[in-house]
Amino acid sequence: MGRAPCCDKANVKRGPWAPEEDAKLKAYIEQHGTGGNWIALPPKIGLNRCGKSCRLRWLNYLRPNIKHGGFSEEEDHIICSLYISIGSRWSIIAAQLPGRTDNDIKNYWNTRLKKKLLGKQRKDHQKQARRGGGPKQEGKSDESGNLGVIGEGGSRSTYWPEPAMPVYSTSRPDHHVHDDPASTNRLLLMPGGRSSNDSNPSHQSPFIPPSPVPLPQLYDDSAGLMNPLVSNTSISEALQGPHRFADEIDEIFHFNPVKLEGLDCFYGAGGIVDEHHGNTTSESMNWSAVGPLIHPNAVTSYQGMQQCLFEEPVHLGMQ
DNA sequence: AATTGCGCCAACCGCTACTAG
DNA sequence: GCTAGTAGCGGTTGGCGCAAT
Repeated sequence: MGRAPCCDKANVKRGPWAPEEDAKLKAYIEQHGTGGNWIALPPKIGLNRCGKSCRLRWLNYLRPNIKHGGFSEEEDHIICSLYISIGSRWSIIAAQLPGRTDNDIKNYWNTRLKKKLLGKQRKDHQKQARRGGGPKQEGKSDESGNLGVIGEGGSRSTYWPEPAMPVYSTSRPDHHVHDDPASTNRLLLMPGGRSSNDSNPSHQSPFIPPSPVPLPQLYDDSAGLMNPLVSNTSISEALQGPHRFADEIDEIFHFNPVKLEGLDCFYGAGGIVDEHHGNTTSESMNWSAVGPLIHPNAVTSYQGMQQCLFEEPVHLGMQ
């Protein structure tokens, strides 16, 4: 037996909002606030809308200081940095961009940023392949020069450990953080995060970066997690997590052969041949020893993305 | 001029988390 | 501790407008 629906779907208006509806909702909320109960709001205003719909309309469109479109390069930086770090946590990402809504950012990522990234990556990869300096090209290339998926069937190069790499708590190497609800909870310790116990609004997220975010600096081996958001769990979940982020980001970045200066330890000299696929990987590195460090693919991917999107080298300054 | 394809974005849906009784 | 109601989130869909054919 399911829960009762929040409204009678047959009898509420759906679809685009009329200007009069917008005006009614805006006027009421500006005067009285939401009253903490969206479901009760529409009848009060005389709107034949679902409370959820009113909430969405207010948050995404009517709320003061909402910005639409025209994302700046800096915003691109932040969105990409955060996506790399935490995946599709749009509400958290939106919290770092004043005036932007999660819906806006989600749409922007899905429709533009992701494509921008993919298109550029493929172009660069193609260029490199032509020079003969890049990884051996095994994918198909169509007439227009677009690369197909490289090495479909297991030959593509990936730094992805498989299966899921073990993730350990920094302070307790024996402790598998996936089993630790507190670790998972730390993921959400962000302004606006629903699990946040910190109601102090002055607790500004450490995530507002000098753009771009130097990802590896988010970790402090001695003190454990510097940034509660980017816990080992989050890296693991973001990269391998429930939304197939790993696959997506892997697809985006497997075209990018760039590695980071000073991070050779992640890859080994020249990489390690993957027994299963014959690929060069970092699979056999000791992840439990590296524990607090960021997943190498994310690091590689991050710099690749910076180059790809913004065409400027980014030195992550990792010692 | 008509049709088709595609990109963009607002809105919806379904689920989980939270909270009050 | 349990249950029901609500808020919030992220994924998905549908419609509109523009460009290509």
